[in-house]
Amino acid sequence: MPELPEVETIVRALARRVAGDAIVSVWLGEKPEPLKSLAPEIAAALQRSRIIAVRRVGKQIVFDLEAGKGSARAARGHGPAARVRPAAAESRTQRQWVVHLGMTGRLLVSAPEAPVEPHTHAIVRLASGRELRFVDPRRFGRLSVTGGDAGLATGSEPLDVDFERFAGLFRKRKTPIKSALLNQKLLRGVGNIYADESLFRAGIRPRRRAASLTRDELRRLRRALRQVLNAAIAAGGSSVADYVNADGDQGLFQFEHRVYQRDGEPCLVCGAVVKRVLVAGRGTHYCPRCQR
DNA sequence: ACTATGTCCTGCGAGC
DNA sequence: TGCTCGCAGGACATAG
Repeated sequence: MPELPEVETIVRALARRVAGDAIVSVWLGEKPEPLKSLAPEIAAALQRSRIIAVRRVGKQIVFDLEAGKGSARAARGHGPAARVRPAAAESRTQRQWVVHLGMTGRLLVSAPEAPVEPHTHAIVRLASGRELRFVDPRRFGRLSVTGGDAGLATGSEPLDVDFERFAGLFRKRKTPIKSALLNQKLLRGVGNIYADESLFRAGIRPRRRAASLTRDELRRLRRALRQVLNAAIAAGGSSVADYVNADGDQGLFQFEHRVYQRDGEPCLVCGAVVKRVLVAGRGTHYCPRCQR
């Protein structure tokens, strides 16, 4: 399941390979309902646009688009607003294509002759001859188009947030710390794997009420989260289930997991049996001895 | 304003 | 061996 490190890995590969490329044509499938109703808007924004940049916002992949000749910008030229707009603004990014991979979504850079996989919901043909393909068997992924930053996750970036702000996110929260870590309005990009792994490394039980954490524990948690996310990015993400990067390659960080999906096995630090419980409806793994 | 729970969706593995 | 069933989970909707 793509979380921050997996999305970061994908985004870096996409930035290398499709940034600057022009979009020649777009095909959108009929299947996922949200995509179906948004299809005309998405197609209109993508057609004949150029990809200026690819970046990550939480778990979202954001393609900054520049409208090409004969599309959105030309249409706007007839309105009065275009006349007062300075020339510099004309070349600025106007729209973003936002991709959320959900659970099983994959965004692949493919050769046109490569066979189209089952559950392919979108194909974007690029001027370079490559194709960008969105494949998602379970259809939890989402595609959308936005202007400005509306529709992007609002939480703090876990790798950027300073300690005081981090601590402030959990103040007065009665929800379990694990649930708080998963809340994208607080921190954006943390999912089930890295919530469990960071809590283990910080020595904190997942069910602890967020507001009950001491400043020392919060410091440990922030440090553990940064370390685990950075290490996972360096390893190209965790390939559990079916995550692969934009080139179809697997990550390596699943071999570094200390508790996630290791229930019943001995804790690598103390030897106690790793437990699995349900928190916020999510499988939650922890060491009953190392985590308090 | 929070918090907790249900919902979507398909592939896979456990169990009979 | 082959089937059914239940689980996996990110984000959002809804209920409390």
